[in-house]
Amino acid sequence: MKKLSDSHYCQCIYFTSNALARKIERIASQSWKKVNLSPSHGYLLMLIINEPGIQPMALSEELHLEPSTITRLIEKLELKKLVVRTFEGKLTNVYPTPKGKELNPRLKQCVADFYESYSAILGKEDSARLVRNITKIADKFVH
Amino acid sequence: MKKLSDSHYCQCIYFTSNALARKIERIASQSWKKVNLSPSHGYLLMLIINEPGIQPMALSEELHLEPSTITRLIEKLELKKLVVRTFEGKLTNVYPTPKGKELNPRLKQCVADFYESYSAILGKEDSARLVRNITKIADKFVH
DNA sequence: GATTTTAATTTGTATATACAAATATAATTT
DNA sequence: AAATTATATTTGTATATACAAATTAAAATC
Repeated sequence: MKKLSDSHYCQCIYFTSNALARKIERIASQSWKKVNLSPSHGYLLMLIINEPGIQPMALSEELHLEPSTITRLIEKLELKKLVVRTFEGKLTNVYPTPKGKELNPRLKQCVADFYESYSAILGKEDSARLVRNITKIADKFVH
Repeated sequence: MKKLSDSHYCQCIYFTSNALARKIERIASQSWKKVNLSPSHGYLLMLIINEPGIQPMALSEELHLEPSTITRLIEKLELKKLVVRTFEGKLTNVYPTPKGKELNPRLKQCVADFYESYSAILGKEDSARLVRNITKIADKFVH
């Protein structure tokens, strides 16, 4: 396959950031297949297990995803009986079910496997540096 | 809003690369609104204008998108009468229409505006460095 | 205490993207 | 030349995500 640096738009941040995200998404999806979840659902579930009763707003801020997206992700976890919602007034609390909690060790394993997979390709040093660089830059977005 | 670095997963390359891509996607979409195209469609159209008759396979490699995705993007540009396809055997050639070609200066303007928008937020130095870093890392993906 | 404003969440809808399968053609082998 | 294999493209289908609007409740103001 063509390298990214051979592309016309290899100096365009739109193109490169999206292409990178897609490539990483693929590897992550592979790692998360063992628990039959997409990476987004997996990370969301781990947050919910880590803080039972957490509210969609907090999840949205944590994951930098829109509230409506969080609702949709939760709906799917609910369908799979991994979480439940309780509604109190305008607030919603999300809790892991026993089935969800049981999954925790396997979720952690997915994270570990994912790390092994991508660092085998990208290198531990380089990918750690990239993450730091991305984080530093992304912090500049205020809204 | 919470900073990316305050998130639980700020050291996870899956999370950070996707979050960055989404943030940049937003800014890009804004810039491309003037021509009523999504950034993907805009960059695709520019490639087609630049190399009339280019085939889906080449576009796929250039943009690091799946062939089926290219088909879908082309379909939309076709609907808008910005490109046409000719079919020769198993190959397809994609050409800009006059209407498509006319758009070229405005497309370039979108690219320029996008650059101004994001570099105002991220800084020219830092974002250039990030792009180089991303490209270097992404080059390690062979498939 | 009634009214207005703000906030949290969900719903309706649209979109970009991918995977797997289908199609059709070209290239290779026998 | 026929049969097989490989290649380019499209189609069917699924999915994550977002935006805008709707809903509902809480908070603030009058």
